[in-house]
Amino acid sequence: MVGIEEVAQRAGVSPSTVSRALRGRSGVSDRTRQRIAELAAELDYSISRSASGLATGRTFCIGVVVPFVWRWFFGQIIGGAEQVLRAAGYDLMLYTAGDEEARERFFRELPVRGRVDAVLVLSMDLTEQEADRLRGLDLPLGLVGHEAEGFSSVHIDDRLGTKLAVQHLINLGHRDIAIIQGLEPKPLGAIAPIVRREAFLRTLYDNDIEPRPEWMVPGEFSISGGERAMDRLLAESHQPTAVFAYADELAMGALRSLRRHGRSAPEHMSIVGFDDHEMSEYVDLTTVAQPVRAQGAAAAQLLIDQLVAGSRQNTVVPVPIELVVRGSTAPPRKTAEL
Amino acid sequence: MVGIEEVAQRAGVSPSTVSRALRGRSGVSDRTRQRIAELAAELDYSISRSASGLATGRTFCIGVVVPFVWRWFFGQIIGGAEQVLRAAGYDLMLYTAGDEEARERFFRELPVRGRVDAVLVLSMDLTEQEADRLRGLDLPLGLVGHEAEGFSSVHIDDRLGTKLAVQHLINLGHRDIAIIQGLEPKPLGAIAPIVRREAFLRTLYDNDIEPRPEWMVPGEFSISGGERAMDRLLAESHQPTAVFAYADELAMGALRSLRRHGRSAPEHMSIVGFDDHEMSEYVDLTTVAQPVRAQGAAAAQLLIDQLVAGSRQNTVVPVPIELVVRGSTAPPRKTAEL
DNA sequence: CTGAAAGCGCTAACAT
DNA sequence: ATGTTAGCGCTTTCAG
Repeated sequence: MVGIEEVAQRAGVSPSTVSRALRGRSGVSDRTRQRIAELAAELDYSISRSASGLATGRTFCIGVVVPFVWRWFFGQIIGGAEQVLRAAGYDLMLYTAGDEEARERFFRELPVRGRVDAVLVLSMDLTEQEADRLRGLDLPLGLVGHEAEGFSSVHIDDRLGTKLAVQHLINLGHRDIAIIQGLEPKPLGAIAPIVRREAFLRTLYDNDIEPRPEWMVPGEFSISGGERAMDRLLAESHQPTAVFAYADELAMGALRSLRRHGRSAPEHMSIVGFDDHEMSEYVDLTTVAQPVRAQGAAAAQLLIDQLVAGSRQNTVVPVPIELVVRGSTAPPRKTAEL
Repeated sequence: MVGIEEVAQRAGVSPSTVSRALRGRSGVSDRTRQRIAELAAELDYSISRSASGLATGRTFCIGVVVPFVWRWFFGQIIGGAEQVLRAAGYDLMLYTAGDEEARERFFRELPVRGRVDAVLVLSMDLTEQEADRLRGLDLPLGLVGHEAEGFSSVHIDDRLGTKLAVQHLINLGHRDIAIIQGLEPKPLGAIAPIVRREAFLRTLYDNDIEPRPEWMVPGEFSISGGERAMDRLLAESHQPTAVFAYADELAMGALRSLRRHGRSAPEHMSIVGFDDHEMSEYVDLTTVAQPVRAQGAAAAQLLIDQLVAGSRQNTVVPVPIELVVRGSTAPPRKTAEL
């Protein structure tokens, strides 16, 4: 492992000059800089991040915290963020805090501390205590999914999205509407489930519809979670004519359950999801579309901007959404028709 | 940011003792160790990774290189690896090298150098030159997907998997069989596409079936890639009765194309995929199932083992696969029936 | 434009 | 069982 000293010797200059040259600092003649660059490449020199980090306090590394890596939504966001970070010369440290234990541990030990120059939190509903812990890091902080004091953020309007979806069902004539809530077994994870649940209720109230508790079923955030949720709905004596699912993956599970029970959407039940998953078009699911990769990229960019400017000016970027009407929603049939 | 010195002073001991105590080294009395631990927690002390790394040469960080984060398959593998790494006290640095430029840059700059204690490469077909570059790091190296000199690896038998899939079609009576190859536009990415392609041809030959070049279509690794591939097959004058798709996501795209053309599987065409994606059951796709998360976890464990043992003993772990027959494959109908 | 020297916060080898 | 000392490899004043 060749160090800066060796490059310096071969170039006949001091380590300081090599350091300056390689990092593009001023105060090095073009000829010297050129020579050093060539020599460094030739010797396959690479800086020791530890040493550089120790000397400067900067790691050129960003911590990204997600509840899961293995959901489509997060893969997309991480991908978007990675691209921006890489382009800016930053590496990405991935932390998952999906279950209670991992999460508690993450915020207690704060493994990012001293390892990263900024932290990006993806779609996690931080408790005030957790947010405080992060603020204590005194680093640029980013958030995708909602807003929080001390964080730059990128987010859609979950309330509006939910309203678009539910009002669409109501406009089609549905009044017996269920929700698959996407709440984790424990109150972990995203804040979106809570917001969407409230907006669901609000939209119902605004249309003089009384919600039914038995039609508000939780669904673990996965396809099979949606499936189980729909199983429960179908086990009810009185059944809804439409379902709003917290996320497309839950909606797909619901479709699967429906089919397993010999029914289908929208004939027996209308279903609307949220996200516009890449499979949603295939299964012909009506949904609320949001740009996903782009949100990851935008959030990463906000962090990079702060890092480059050396400022701590937080910014909030609203992201547009859109109702995409496909074949899984239709007016309710009268019971007699079925 | 409180450092080791402050903890030492408050505890009335030297920094070395604090260092020893906190890292569980022997040579510290239980009482002292206890006191130091409490103090460290109280002061919310956290070690400077840079300083520690500089002094020891160890980063407690593992580099994971993937072609994409946003594909189901990689999300799963990364998730599996992350869990094992975290449990062992290692952080995960994520590098994506999906396109030619990113890949070239990754192997040229080798950003992992000096940043990680080991490197895990997921499902990428490394050129000899790339592998050499990694070997030059002199770190434990892991590989998921195939074997390579100097790497510990975890992989399925792609040849066997392909044979299971194709032979299944042949056993059903198909002889006009196409393949959606999953080769990238450029010959980048996984080695699996090449192996599966060869195994596909071999199986055909073994059954005295002559492959047709126009039935070997490339498909970019995504659902829409599979869709376009099937579009091309359907544009041929003479069409196959069955298709083997390199991956389930390609197969799903193929199904989508089929449906868009007013046809369906297995009535007009049988389709078999590879991976057993979580959606595959829903779309009733016959496929070759492989454990995905488990492979990521196993590979990570091999690396951890080496790190713990301080050895460089590479291990190869074979992973079982299984043909899962679902509704997308059936005997070919005679043309007249259609 | 370049060099010398001090030090970032920790660990390891060597005392005691 | 604990303290002392000397770096790890870079960056950054401060001189020249």
